[in-house]
Amino acid sequence: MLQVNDIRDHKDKMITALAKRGIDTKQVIEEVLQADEDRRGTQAKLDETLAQSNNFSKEIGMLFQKGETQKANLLKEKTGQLKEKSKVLTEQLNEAADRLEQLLYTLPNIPNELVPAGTDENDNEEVFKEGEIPVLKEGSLPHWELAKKYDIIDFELGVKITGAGFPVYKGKGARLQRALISYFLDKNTEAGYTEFQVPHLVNEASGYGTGQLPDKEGQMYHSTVDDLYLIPTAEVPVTNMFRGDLLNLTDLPITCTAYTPCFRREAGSYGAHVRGLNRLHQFDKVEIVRIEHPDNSYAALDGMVDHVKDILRELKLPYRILRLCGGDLGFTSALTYDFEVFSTAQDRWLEISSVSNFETFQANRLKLRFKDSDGKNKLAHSLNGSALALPRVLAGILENYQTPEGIKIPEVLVPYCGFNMID
RNA sequence: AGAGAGGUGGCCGAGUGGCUUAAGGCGCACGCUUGGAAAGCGUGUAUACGGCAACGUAUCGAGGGUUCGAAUCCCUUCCUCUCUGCCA
Repeated sequence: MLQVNDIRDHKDKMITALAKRGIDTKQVIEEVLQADEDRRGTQAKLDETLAQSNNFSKEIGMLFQKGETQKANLLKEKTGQLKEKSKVLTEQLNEAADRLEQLLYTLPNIPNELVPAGTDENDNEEVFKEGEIPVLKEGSLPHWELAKKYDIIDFELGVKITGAGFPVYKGKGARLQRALISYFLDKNTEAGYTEFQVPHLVNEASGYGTGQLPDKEGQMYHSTVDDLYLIPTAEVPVTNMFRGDLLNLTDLPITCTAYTPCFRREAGSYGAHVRGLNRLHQFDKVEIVRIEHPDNSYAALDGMVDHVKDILRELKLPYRILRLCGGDLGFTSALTYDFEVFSTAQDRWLEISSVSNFETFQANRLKLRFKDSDGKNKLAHSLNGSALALPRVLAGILENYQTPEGIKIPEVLVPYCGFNMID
């Protein structure tokens, strides 16, 4: 959520910056400023009314103690009017505050200067590319065929017990998945991130905190009996650990990593691009989250990008890094780098990580602040990234490492797997 | 799940309708004192919103209500603890 003060101070700059997302916010911004003015004006009137009322009450108390009941009763009548007035003003205030909040919910984050203009994924800017794309032998297969051939993932079995998009991993497939999770967590821990195990269901307040609610209500599985949501990413429980906190400078930066399964309804996603592991309702992911001082958040973002690079280098997977354009940038993000692994057998790039700086956008909803060196309380910057999302990494390994003899295991994973070949 | 007890500032803790502008203590910060420190003394020490400011308003787990006035009374709800039950 954007801050009203910023909108008040830099109206035109913000409209220009948001235009990079391909949206015209002039109208909404004007309405925001109007609602803000209404809210402030009404609050001033309400405060004044309440102040009068408080004064009368004190007087009445003193009169009663002195035994001047008659005078007290006279004053009581006056306060009745004030009460009516404050009731009306309170309603007006709530109305203006709600209107303001609703309007603010519709505004996405301000894109960083580096964000290229553009409307969709075709306008994303490739900023880095590394790794050799292997030349596969005749008869190479996409991962869903390989999964069947070596009996390591059973999609039909998942359909039987739950539905489409809930695969069952089996034997060396399950072991490889577990190996990847351990490897990722170890890499993140070595880089200084503290490992957490967090709940996989969250309450409504957490959904609002990180911005999944109210906009993306339909994307989460909702357990209505207890009013809890299955997490679509570890970002939600991890970032919400700090909801409402007022941190000391010495607490920063906060760096966390967590492995969780992720649940996404993915309503309306069908077609060839969702085959196999490409898009699932349940998948595993290891996430990294940072809470940073505003002065340091972009250096931290670069650090996260380097960290993910390092992992992909070790896995020896061909990948590229995209700087998302305005049209493709997530609602809450100011700057996002997507990592894509090249899936040779499918001849396409698969997104396996997304690393973002949200600046104060999430912190504003979360009320996540820190006490700066000047003694003032300020909103912190929050960042997160996948390190990494499992299924597409798995798909990349299966497809790029396939040989006529079987699927080789990347060297760094062998100690975690206990085998070096799936055959 | 049942019975009982609770939730007050950074922490402990008093507070059953108006001298509460939340006592007192601890901690922390600054000052005095000192060769230096400790002790002692003094001052200060929450958050949000509005205001250039003085200041005002709100907040005693959360949300409603009663009252001229609520930390205090009533209702709802969440959470914690103790005992009992159930359970991996």
